[in-house]
Amino acid sequence: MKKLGQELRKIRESKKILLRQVASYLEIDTAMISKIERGERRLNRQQVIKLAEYYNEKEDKLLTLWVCDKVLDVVENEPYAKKGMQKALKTLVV
Amino acid sequence: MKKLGQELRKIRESKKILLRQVASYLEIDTAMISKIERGERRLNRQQVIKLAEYYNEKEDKLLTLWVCDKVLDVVENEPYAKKGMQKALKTLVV
DNA sequence: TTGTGACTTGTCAATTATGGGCAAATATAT
DNA sequence: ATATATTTGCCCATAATTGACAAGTCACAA
Repeated sequence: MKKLGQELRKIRESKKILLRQVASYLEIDTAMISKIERGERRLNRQQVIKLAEYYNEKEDKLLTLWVCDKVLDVVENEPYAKKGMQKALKTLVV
Repeated sequence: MKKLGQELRKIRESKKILLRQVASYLEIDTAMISKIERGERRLNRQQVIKLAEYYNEKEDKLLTLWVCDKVLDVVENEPYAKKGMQKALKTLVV
């Protein structure tokens, strides 16, 4: 969760909101949000959507980052990452 | 594992090899290979490499399909699949 | 310096996902 | 009709993930 986490931290800091507050909103532990923003843990789709609302951010922007992270996650350290992703992308389009 | 499974089945049938034989080579149950070829279960990286040898196929071709499947897997039913993957792809290149 | 609030880190428990075996059911070919 | 090949369903073991909690660090105000 590198990209999304970074973005969420940026957003949160710009709005001067505390981890504690976000955590309470999502009804999870503060430590969890900390880990999420640092890319150590993942959000699920619903949580991303809730956060988009909470922060008044475009849902599609955050979900795109969320998908991006999941994809990068699955291909990390994979020599054929690029080739595989390109093929996958073609499949989607067709 | 749609793509890789299909490919593996095509290869195996073209060589008139039995599931039983492949299974024995990989030291797993025959049912497992059946499931793999039909996309119900996944191979791990090492198994893909072993199969490439076994079938005399280019390792990179099979691994690319393998990565492709993993990626498609992770984005299936995701409206932002394409956007997310494109962003992920850009990240890789940079 | 001490204290306080914000965040991070490490560990543990609970849940969920995955990989594999086995047996029974189907399908295919003799 | 029988034997062989494949598929299906179910169950178990192990691995991965999620979350809570407690203890730790850090920055800074009193």
